[in-house]
Amino acid sequence: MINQAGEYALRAVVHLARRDGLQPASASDIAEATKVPQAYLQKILRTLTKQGLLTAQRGMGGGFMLAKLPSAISVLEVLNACDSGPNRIERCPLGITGHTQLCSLHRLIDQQTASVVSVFASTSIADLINNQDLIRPLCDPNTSCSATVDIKVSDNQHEN
Amino acid sequence: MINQAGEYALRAVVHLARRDGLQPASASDIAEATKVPQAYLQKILRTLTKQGLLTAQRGMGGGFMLAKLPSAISVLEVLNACDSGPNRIERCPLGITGHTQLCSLHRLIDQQTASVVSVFASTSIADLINNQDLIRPLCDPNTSCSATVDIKVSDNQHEN
DNA sequence: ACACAAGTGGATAGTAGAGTCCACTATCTG
DNA sequence: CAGATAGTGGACTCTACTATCCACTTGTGT
Repeated sequence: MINQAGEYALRAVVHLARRDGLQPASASDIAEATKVPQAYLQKILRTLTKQGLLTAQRGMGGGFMLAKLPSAISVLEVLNACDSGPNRIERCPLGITGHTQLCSLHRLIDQQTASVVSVFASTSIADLINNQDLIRPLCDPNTSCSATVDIKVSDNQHEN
Repeated sequence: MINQAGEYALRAVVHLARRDGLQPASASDIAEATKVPQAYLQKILRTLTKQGLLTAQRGMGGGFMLAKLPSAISVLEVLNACDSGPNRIERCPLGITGHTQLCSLHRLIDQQTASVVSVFASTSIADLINNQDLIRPLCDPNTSCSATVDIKVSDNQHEN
């Protein structure tokens, strides 16, 4: 459905959204929390930064932060930023010039794509983290989850 | 949404369905009609044959035919045959053992996948060719389409 | 100013998907 | 039986995606 880069990007953005308001998270912190290969994630974070979804801060205490509120970032935006969004079918893939509309086969596929795109566009990152599931994104309920600082009061995090 | 192999496989099956009851179509005929690289299509047709969706006939006058009626073949079957169906998310992609259900992020993605799978499963090849569109699959309305024999032979669909 | 922390950019390697080629085998026709 | 036709199997190339690495730049704290 979506490729690895898109999946990893969403994990990273969700992770950052969960710690909104805290210090920026470094690439290696995010990589560990999201279980993504660190070097590859770094490349993806760079892309997301270039696309304006994240802001980057160099130097000690630096890292990545969301450039917008989680409620203002849609799942689709994240996917599109790393070129992972589902592709609508714009015109006849066979190049038949007489096909001014899609035929039944490609219309079927495109309608499904459109439906997915529409849901991803109307779902924000905030929607993903605000629901009250027992199963929280990126967080193991059996161990103390490093990203649960937002639950346990806001005082200074001390973990690992 | 679906990969090239799946797209090509669907084109081939739709093409065969449109000439149901006629002689088998050779790989190069299908390749030309569906505008798919001939050598690659041949590989895909072999896969579809191995998976039981097509029957192959060697020698002069040979080629490929549908093994079942178009109404008995779903779009999903064709995609699965060449390993192109959308993949449901079975368990937590991060490998978090505490996630006995999917988290909100992966549930969102999986729900969309499930929806697409469901539509593809309930759409048959016959559904694609039976509608009365002006725009017919694989067929250029401006030129005499080689696959339009079923229009002239008209409505006596003598299935076998 | 210095040293360390952390992002940036680009080169590189590995792998799976897309696509090609060819020698071989089965089948039909004469 | 001979020859042509058409599918089969496997090896191969090419390309895009996934992933890694390293030299470089920028920012922070002392």
